Amino acid sequence: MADHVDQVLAQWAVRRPDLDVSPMAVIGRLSRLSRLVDAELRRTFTAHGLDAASFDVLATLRRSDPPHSLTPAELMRSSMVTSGAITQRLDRLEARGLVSRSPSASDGRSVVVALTGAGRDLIDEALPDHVATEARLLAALTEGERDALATVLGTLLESLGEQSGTSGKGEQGGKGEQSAKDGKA
Amino acid sequence: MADHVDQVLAQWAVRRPDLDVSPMAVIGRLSRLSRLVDAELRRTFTAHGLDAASFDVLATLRRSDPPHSLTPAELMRSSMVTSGAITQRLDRLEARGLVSRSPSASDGRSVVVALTGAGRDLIDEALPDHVATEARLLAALTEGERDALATVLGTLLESLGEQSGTSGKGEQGGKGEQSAKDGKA
DNA sequence: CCCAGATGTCTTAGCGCTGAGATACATTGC
DNA sequence: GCAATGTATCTCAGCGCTAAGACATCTGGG
Repeated sequence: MADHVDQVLAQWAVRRPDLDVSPMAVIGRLSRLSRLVDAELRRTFTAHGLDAASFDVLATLRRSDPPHSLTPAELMRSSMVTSGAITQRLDRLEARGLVSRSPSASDGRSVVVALTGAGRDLIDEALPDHVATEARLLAALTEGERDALATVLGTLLESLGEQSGTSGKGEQGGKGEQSAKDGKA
Repeated sequence: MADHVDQVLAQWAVRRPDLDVSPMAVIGRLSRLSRLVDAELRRTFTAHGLDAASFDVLATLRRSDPPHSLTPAELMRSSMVTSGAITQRLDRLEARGLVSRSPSASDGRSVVVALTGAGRDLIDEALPDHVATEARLLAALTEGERDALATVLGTLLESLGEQSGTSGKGEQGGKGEQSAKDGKA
């Protein structure tokens, strides 16, 4: 397997033999693969009139408890983007009638974002295609390789401080108001 | 050890038990990990007055044959961004005196981009920090795990570099344009 | 030689994100 | 009560990228 990253490693070995660039074998491939995967997923989103950012929000709402509503702060934590990005995502989705915003009853600063019927229909229609695309992207791996990959990536995520919010350390306060995590799965 | 992606999987199992969302265990973690890694690498770049895009170009030039020069088209293929992005990256680097552009002697359409002395100094100074950061990001893995990870990611990259769409269900709009261009031969 | 299509570079409009900060409300300690 | 601090949302300028396309130049088949 002489892929692009192997070439890069070979070039560095000549140009900078003093450096141990072996970490690039992992990080470089991770980076390139992520780009390719993103580009491929985007095609599915586009086919359903969506983009990754919109899909992320709709999917996060969809998998939360009925009536599929969360606050912008929760969406922000789930998607790893800034609050400004969430505001703008919601502006776009609201303008299309896919989500609604209403004032929170319990917190005067906050807003409740809910899936509309149209939003739910759209995400429910796009989801099967999305997971099919993901499955196709992984088709080259055996089930054992897939599991091993998921495990190793999980190890790395944990080591980098990715916390699960409602599990692990068990330090959750009563209402545990940190449901949906992660975006673009 | 339940990370965010495990929670997402558990939520989907409740909300959409009809779907097999297991591919998300890999793709979701890949996506999140890539975000975290990018954010971490950016700190090293910033410490050297660079960003990921500039580092990418300088490093690509640095590891090419002396006199460390390539054409924009070659840089484009290596970095997986569009030609417009390369033009703008080069504009920025040229304005800082880190690269130079001169007309190609052999092809009237083309341009030769070369590292300047300042550009070479900067990338040579940033590189050790960069690989050290990468090594630190992987510190949680054993050498065996790192090798296995690199191998599996390589398998995926190759499978996507060759397939690049036009497979799977026929319902999708099957325009296998580009999207999965890898810099390999 | 000439033309049609391929290729290389650059241009521009538009998009989504970040980072900094404004504003309003909530919570805590005293 | 009230000030100090924390939290939630939104605003906005700036940035880098993409998509589409404008040109110029190259290449190969009549």
